[in-house]
Amino acid sequence: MEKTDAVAALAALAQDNRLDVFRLLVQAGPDGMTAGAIADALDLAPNTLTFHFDRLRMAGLATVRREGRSMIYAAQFETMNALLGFLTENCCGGAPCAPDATCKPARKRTKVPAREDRP
Amino acid sequence: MEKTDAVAALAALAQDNRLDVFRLLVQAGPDGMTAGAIADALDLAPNTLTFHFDRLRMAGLATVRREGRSMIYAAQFETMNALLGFLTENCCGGAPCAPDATCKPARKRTKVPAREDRP
DNA sequence: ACATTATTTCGATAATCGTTGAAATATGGA
DNA sequence: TCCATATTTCAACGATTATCGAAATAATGT
Repeated sequence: MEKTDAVAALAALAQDNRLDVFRLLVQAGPDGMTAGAIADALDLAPNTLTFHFDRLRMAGLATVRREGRSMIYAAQFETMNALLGFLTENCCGGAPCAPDATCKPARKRTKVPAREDRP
Repeated sequence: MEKTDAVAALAALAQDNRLDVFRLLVQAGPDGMTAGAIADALDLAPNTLTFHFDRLRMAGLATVRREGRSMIYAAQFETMNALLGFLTENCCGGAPCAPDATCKPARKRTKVPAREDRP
């Protein structure tokens, strides 16, 4: 990921409501969620929401598709991972790193990925 | 890390010059770098730089100390790691995650290629 | 065709942002 | 003390941001 894209993605996530939207989309998974459902869940005006969706889409963090009268938004996980890659590269990869800092995804309290919760 | 802090950190990094500053600080390591050296390296006006330093400091991403007539800024690695932790938690931890997305620090160029590259 | 639902577009607004120039402050040296 | 260096503070500016209300568009059902 280029620096420009990283800045765009960071800016897209650097807003309260928008971060909420993205987190909701991530939770919704690849199938996404209708704009209306998100509006309900976060108690946001639909036009305000459209504004935020646009930001997320322009940053490559979300996609839309129409289904009937609903617009379904979904998180673009690849971009998020690319952003995390960029950030970690620019912390650990490109630098000696602080002595204390582990500089890893900081996976707390879990030994295995959450997806396979049981072995 | 709280959502509020995450938004603050994201906002602090979501700007071209400021991201450059932070990356430079990360490279400089825990000992930091004088404001003047950063101004030289990035070709930024000293007062503009002060503005950006303030943002980084308020987001907990940098610290200052005086040494002689110079102000020495240093990256606050813990906050950066906390941010990465927050972001990964909100990607992999709190969600089923996309089928393609590895949802890991996205360490590139390792031996295991992305899904589309597989035979 | 008409009404209903779902979402977007448009215009306006106050607030915040990033940059600049000029002046102020702090430190160390002659 | 006076001077140079290093950085900050302040006031101003245009640009961008997030939100709102009102109107427009799109799809569906009757």
